[in-house]
Amino acid sequence: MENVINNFENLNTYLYKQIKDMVWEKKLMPGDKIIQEQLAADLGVSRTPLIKVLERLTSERLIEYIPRRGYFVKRLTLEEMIEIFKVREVLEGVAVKEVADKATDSQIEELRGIFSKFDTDMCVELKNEYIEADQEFHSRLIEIADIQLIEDINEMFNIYRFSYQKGLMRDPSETIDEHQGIIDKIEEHDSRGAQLLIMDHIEISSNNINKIFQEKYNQDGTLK
Amino acid sequence: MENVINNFENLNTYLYKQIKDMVWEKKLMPGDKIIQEQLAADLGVSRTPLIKVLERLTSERLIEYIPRRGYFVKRLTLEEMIEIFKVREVLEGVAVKEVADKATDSQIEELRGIFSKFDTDMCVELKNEYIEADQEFHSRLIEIADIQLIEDINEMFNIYRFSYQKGLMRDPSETIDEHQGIIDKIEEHDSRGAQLLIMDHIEISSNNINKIFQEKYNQDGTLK
DNA sequence: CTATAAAATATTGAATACAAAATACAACAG
DNA sequence: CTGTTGTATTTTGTATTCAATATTTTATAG
Repeated sequence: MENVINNFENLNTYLYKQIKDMVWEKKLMPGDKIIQEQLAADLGVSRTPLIKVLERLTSERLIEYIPRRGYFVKRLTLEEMIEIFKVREVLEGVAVKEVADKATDSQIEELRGIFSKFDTDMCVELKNEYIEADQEFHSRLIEIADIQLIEDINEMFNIYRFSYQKGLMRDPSETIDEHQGIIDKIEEHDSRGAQLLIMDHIEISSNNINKIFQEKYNQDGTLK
Repeated sequence: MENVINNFENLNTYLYKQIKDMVWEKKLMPGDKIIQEQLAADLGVSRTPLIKVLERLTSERLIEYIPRRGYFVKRLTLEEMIEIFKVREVLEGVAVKEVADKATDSQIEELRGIFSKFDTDMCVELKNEYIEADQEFHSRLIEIADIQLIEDINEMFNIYRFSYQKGLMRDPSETIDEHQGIIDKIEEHDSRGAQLLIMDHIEISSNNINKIFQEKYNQDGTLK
């Protein structure tokens, strides 16, 4: 245990990563109450540093805090999900605009490369790879744009993590052409054009989420 | 003291507001180290609840944390300032799009009303009022849009507080037409159009800040 | 059997304590 | 006078403690 901890600069980062992972890996399920003493014991620390980290994760909206009742793993409602996509739409809009303005040829080549091995009628195994390529594409876009605050908002509100939850993605056959179109606009350095395309792209995905939720959940957010 | 505390649901909110105020009122100056024991004593609590709140303010970027060295009041660089405007641009872009889609006639009337008593060549006294009207306009926009995530990001990054610091605003004569144009687009329910206008509007303000900073500060962020 | 009240248990809130680390400062060498 | 080392002091990091509050369980009445 000592060794594990010492690989990080401090306990905080260690705990932060551990808990964040536990949430994403659903070891801590949405809605679960976090029993401080217990989680602290599991992680081999006392409540003091744990609370510090929980406070941080609360700010990031991964966890919810109710005074005198404690910390709970956050449960996302459909509305919050849609809001995430609305913000994502604009964030990527700004990012892609910047990218179209300033991307170098090799960066454009790189973006194109991400999708090079896929086409509209790919086999099932490739589809899983495609999902990763999709994530890769969007996050590279943000990296190339290199607008720190966008990265911060993304990180801080976990926009991507929430966006790419399993079962929420559209079928590759639908999105592959959209991606190509966006890259084309970038290549032409048509920044407004790229911006409009990516905003449409994400808006469609958002509507898709809407549909999925309505199939799976009741109005009050409970599972059907 | 008991009374003061009991007016809030809990110590957290009390400490949170106190410290935030101390920062805004410059009782804690940018760059200052926060000596936990001392601040805790000043506020009449122990370090435990204080740290919880400092952690939250660190997430909000009002305070900075360096492991093993402590918490410091955050010092804003020009770059961060510009980024705040970029984010603001994004957020208000989302908001105004939403508003153009769904604002009622009376809400549009209200937005127009905010600027009704001003015109391009107003006298000096009116200019001060105009600054308030400006703030009012932008914050009503966000309220009408009613997207919780935007309000949260705003709150979290203290976008408005940073944006409306004295000495950073453009002259009313420049902005009044821009505001009118945006309201026109909203009235026409041209959501994309409104979005593009407001993003331009804020971009110009952002460039303006840039100019002001370059006049006042050296490259390393110190005062000229 | 259901609803309510009381008691027992679990959990959080916050102060305190102490070890580890950082900082400030004095003594000394060059 | 400048830089370096060692020591004292301050401050942070974390565990522990205990009171206040919330939750669960048990007991009792209807």
